[in-house]
Amino acid sequence: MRTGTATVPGVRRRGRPASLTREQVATAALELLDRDGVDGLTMQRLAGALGIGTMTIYGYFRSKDELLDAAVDAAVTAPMRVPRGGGWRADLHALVVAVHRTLVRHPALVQIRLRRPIVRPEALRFGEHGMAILLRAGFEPEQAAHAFRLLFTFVFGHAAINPGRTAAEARAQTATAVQSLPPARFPTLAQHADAFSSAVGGDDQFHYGLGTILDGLEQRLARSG
Amino acid sequence: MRTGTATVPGVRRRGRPASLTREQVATAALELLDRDGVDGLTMQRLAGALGIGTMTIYGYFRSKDELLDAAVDAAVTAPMRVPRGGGWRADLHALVVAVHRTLVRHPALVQIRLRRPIVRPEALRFGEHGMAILLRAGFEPEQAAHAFRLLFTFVFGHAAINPGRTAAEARAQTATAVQSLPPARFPTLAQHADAFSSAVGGDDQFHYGLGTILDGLEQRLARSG
DNA sequence: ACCTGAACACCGTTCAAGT
DNA sequence: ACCTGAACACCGTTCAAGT
Repeated sequence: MRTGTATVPGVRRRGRPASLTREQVATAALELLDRDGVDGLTMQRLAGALGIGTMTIYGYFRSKDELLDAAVDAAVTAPMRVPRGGGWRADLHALVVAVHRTLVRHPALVQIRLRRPIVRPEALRFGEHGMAILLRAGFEPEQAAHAFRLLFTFVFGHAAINPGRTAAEARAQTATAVQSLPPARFPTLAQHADAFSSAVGGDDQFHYGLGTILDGLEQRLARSG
Repeated sequence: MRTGTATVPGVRRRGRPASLTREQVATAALELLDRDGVDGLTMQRLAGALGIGTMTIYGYFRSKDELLDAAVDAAVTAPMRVPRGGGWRADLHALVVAVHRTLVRHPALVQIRLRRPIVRPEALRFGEHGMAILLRAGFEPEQAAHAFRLLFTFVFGHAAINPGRTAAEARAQTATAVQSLPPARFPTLAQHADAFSSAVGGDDQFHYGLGTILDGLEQRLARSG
């Protein structure tokens, strides 16, 4: 990482804060995002964390939107293990798991992404790998695109709906809500409240979903081939 | 719908705006949400639309969160066709399509739901129907819960990722982004840019995804039965 | 050139006052 | 009892001034 100025990192001139790089500001923003959620990142709080004036941030990014894009890039740029050589199903499984891990590590990504289409180069690396695996497996380009998009929808939706580490809490909350439903209108849920709420989040649910989708894809490939 | 006061609807006393019901305020909020998105609903704008003072809203709802919950209820309470009698696969398909239609009609629901767990009674009607269909089909309770949750993740994720009516625009945007990628790092996407971007949104993608998941579920049911 | 305080047009919400 | 303006502590961002 280069500073982009002649200032030696760590050395401040005249008690003034040292010049920063775009990457440093974006990384600090990502830290705030991970710690306090998407509402926890404000320009004034980020400036405070960096020890600079609020308006100084606008020297690095034209707007908060541009800052958010950079923060997302910073999260996605982290080395992603590229799985290869295990057969298309195993490769795809590993790829989706890797993306899932990234989304769990940075829950705010999901909320940010919801607001604008996902077309930044760093994020499209996932598309590149996924499409390559599917085409190698024998899917036609159109089918491969649909299949990839489905996997993307699943991993994104799963991260969006299921709170990362507070799964136990969310499950308890769901259980309470289900138990307080009027049994006359909700007979099935009343009877199976435990099973229903235990499927909220967790690795079991993730792997059940991913496995089921891969089963479906396998079947479609076999049918067309 | 009852007014909850002695005031006759439509009659205003002394040039003052008539008293409103919680439902009327929630419905107006939903209209603003549908028209201007989740950021378009503010307390002052809603008050303006209703012709009342901003603080009057707090007579109906303790906070904006409570108002949002009521707006979501208003959207979900709308009559949902309950599909029955077509075999479990057809019933499930129809149910997911009905939920999808609701989410497309009210895009803001997705963004609101992302922030808090989905445990309001009106929303759990979907769970009640889905679980009933799956259990009747022969799924064990735990498997039924996982399967339901997978379908929910899919329909929610699809609505979250794919912009409702601006699919064409989003597709064009994706195409542009993919075409401007460095082909050396993105060889597969560069070659199949058309297929990749045409899978963004649209009914084709939705039905491909739903069909694939149902295929997977069918296979799991057959395997366990 | 780089940095930043004051100010503006918004937010949601508290509080005290109006009828 | 029901309604509401003024005020407060925040937002993102413009603008003009500081070094």
